[in-house]
Amino acid sequence: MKSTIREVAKLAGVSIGSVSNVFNGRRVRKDIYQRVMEAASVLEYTPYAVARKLALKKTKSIGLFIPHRGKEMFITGLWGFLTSLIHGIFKVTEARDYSFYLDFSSLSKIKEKDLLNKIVKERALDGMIIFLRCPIDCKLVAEIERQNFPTILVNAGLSGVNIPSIEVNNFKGAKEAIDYLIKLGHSRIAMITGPLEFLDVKERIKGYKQSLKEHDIPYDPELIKEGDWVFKTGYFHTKELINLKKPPTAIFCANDPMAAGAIKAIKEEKMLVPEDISIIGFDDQVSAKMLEPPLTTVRQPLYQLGVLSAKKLFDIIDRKNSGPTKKILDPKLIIRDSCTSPKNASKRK
Amino acid sequence: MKSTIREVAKLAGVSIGSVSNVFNGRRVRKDIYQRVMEAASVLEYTPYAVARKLALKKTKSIGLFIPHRGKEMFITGLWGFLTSLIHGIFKVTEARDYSFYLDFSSLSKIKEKDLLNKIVKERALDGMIIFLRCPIDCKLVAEIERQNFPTILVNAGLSGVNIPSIEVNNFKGAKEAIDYLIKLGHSRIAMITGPLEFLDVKERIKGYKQSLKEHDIPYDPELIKEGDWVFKTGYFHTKELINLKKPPTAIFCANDPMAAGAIKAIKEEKMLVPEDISIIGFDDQVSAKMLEPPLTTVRQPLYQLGVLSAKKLFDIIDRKNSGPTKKILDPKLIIRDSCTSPKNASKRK
DNA sequence: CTGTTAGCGCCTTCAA
DNA sequence: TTGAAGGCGCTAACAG
Repeated sequence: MKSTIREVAKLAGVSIGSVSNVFNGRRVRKDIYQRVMEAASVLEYTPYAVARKLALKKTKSIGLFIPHRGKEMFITGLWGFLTSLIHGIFKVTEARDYSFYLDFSSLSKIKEKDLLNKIVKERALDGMIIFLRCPIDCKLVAEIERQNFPTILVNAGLSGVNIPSIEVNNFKGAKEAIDYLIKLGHSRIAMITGPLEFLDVKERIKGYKQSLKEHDIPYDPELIKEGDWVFKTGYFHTKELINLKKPPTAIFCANDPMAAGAIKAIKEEKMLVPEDISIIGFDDQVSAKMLEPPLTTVRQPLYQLGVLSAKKLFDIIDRKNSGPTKKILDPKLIIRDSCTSPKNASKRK
Repeated sequence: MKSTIREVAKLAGVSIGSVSNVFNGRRVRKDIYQRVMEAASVLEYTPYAVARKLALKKTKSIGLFIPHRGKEMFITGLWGFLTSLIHGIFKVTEARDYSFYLDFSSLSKIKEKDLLNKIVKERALDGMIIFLRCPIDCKLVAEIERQNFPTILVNAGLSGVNIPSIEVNNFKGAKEAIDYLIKLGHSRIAMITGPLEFLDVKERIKGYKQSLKEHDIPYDPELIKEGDWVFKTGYFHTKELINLKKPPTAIFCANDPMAAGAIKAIKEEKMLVPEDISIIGFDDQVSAKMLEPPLTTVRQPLYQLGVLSAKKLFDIIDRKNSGPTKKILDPKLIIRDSCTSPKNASKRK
């Protein structure tokens, strides 16, 4: 349990170097190998990871940072959303025999303790992936860049930064959703967004507006509601939307839980989804297909995002040429049963 | 970035020891403190975490292991279930400035690579929490015990083990669910279980049977279906259940996604929940309240489980007396709208 | 191939 | 208090 390489060497009657060779899979004389293994077994020797790290100056571990603004992280089921991302990252790290650290500190804490910066400088990790949804202190990013610490920015949507990043095309996802709705004949389309400071939310709103514009549908600010990702909010905003003088015939929700809330609100008003109001979500969380009706939604390629970002990170750690420094993944519209043509389906461009 | 304590000492014109003292918050002469801080700032010095770990023989990190059997981990939304557990653990580790390491290796891989054992011996972590739902190799557990490595077993349901453990009373949770259904007047109650080798599943089945027994309701094996946690399975099993000659008036599902599947199946058959068939779930995942109707379910105190297990782990790491070695938490029945009395509510004990 | 030795960067005695 | 020196356990370079 607490034996060292020295003791093993002594018991086996060989040098420390030979023991090290054996445990690092280098070619060793057979009898020496035998004796070392035997001694190690007797002493229950296992190399001490930390010491090895010090000698190697490698930690064989990477971290995933998910800075957040407040309490929303766990409350909103944001996790459901992250599942696949983490899965993807884990698959890659596992294959490389790396450890995987997770950190969900709040943005304020990160700033306060200069958390990331500390990690970068303490070199406790070989690299890190930062999943960013709301703007982060630019100084921090600049510092990371300057330190030249292997880092991947996921979903950051930052421009003018040289840190490799990988994102989902939120603009395109939203635009396709609205295009689809318009093709079905809708022209009065509402949107329940996420918090406006989220970078992906901004993109989705842009996509929404762009689609309207391309189809010559006027933009009506009355139809935009700022949400906060949670079920309840989708519910209440939908109630308000329904009670508008000119209610929408379709609602685009910036994530699935809010879409679930929307569906509930509509049903409560004795209306039908999709016959009276079509609903479209975003993410394609596991719950999307459990809804009634099954939710049409924009699927984010989260697993792939995880895999690609981890691979890219290892490329950097290995100092391979890492290809383009920015990659953008396309989301995909998953059509289920929550959308149809509006009742008075007159309009079609 | 790559400066060492030695360089700082030299630049500041003090000894290495003094620099160390400054960085460890020990009392130091003011002018020395000043000079050290200044030199450190100039050189951008930050203590190197790995070296410190080696000297201290502490890693300041703990791990959460979630061994699983195959692919179910990410596919089934098991994660939705783990969210709160992880949240609880993270809260505690964060407060202690510890890192939090995550591992989802499959059981077979753990065995093959002797993963846990390796971690224990390599001392790459100060302690670990193992979330166990299916039986693990007893040798492994015995080894952990022998090594005396700080470990908490969560949900293991192992007996005859001295490793501190903390569990949810699955038996009681299931029993209360069935008691509730029986009180509503049901006597023909089906159960869709999880995989039978899961320890918590066994307990839930026991609770189910016990409740029936206490109310003199005969146990009918036809009403028990082995599920696998996923939506689809709940759906298909429910279809079968409905088509029995004597269909159940209530179905107890071992988790919420299967309950969602059950609800869907029932609706498809033009029947109503809860009027025709009552549904009760387990877990109280975020999706439970999004269902139509909102799901009555047994809430697991997962957040608390996370907090308590992490606290207990730190007690052990700190060598505090750690109180009782086994703790059992009670789940709680959350009554929403998916259960009611059966139509011909004649029976009541 | 094997054994020796000098670090890796920090912390902690022990004298002074 | 401070400074010097000896580890912590391992790897890697080098000489044999």
